[in-house]
Amino acid sequence: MKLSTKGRYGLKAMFDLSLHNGDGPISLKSIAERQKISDHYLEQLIASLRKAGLVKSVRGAQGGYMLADAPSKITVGDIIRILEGPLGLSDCVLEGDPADCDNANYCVTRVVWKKIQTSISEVVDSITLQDMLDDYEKIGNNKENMYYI
Amino acid sequence: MKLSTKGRYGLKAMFDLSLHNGDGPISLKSIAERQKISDHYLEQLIASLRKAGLVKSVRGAQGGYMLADAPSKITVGDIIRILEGPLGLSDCVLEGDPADCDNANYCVTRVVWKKIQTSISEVVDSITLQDMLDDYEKIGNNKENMYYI
DNA sequence: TCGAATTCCAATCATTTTACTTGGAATTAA
DNA sequence: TTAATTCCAAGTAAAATGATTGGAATTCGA
Repeated sequence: MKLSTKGRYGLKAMFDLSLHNGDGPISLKSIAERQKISDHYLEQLIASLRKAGLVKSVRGAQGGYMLADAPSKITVGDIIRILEGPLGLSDCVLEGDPADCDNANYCVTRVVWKKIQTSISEVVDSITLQDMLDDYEKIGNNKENMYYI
Repeated sequence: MKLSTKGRYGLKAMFDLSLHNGDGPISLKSIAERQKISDHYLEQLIASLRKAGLVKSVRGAQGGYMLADAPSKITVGDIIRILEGPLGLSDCVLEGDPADCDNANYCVTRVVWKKIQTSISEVVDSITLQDMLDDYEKIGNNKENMYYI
């Protein structure tokens, strides 16, 4: 029941962008280096985030990526859903387009998956990148003296 | 972020055993038929559950499996942890034996995974097989007229 | 104007995991 | 004694994962 690297790397990358929010475009290469991720792999992840409208890109030299919105407007749920697909531990409770099941109305295991899914959604939708920035400072980091992520 | 069939089939099988609790040993074949699971595959899952002490077995003809404890004593969390391994969306927050990470103390993405994990644990540890039996009746099923699971 | 830095795009690939299947030995009720 | 069952160990095809490879398009700065 683990998240793939997509979700994990993706959140790290988005948090990295949050830390540099307002500094102009941040190159993918620098993110990949700080986060110790293969840059070509991260490229694929950030392409999804861009197509979904969570980040903006600037092409060419000195180009890079920026958050498309304020850190307070982007939730962990937004990011995970783009990279991992709709939440739900079972196809029959997938957000948006749950798989058909003959006896969904009478299925009690489905009730369980639904409860778990609701709980996960509530958590991820309640955490914004701004919350993470706040936590980051509480933990004892700061922008000038980054322990990194 | 989906559960594998292990967890999903396993919970169905355990709920099936709950429905037949007190009826003596239930053959794996009959469980597999009702739940539409490959019986040889289910055998592997139930072997794990048996080794973990969640079910008891009776060998030989008319043998089968039974819950090792009352439905009110077995939680969804017990079952999922056996079949899917320790809970945790990232290795660095795995229950029991989290993977080492240099900067775990300063890692704010880790804080996020931890919150999600705590939330999932609370849900799965709060639901017993007895709760599922109760839900099952509320939904409109009963033992004599089973719509099945 | 040119070249370096960058994003963008498409394909390929090795490894691991998943979801089984196969085959048979051991046990026991009838 | 035989049929029904649990128990055990391997093998396997398909999918997913986590990349790598190669190169085209764009743009800043010298």
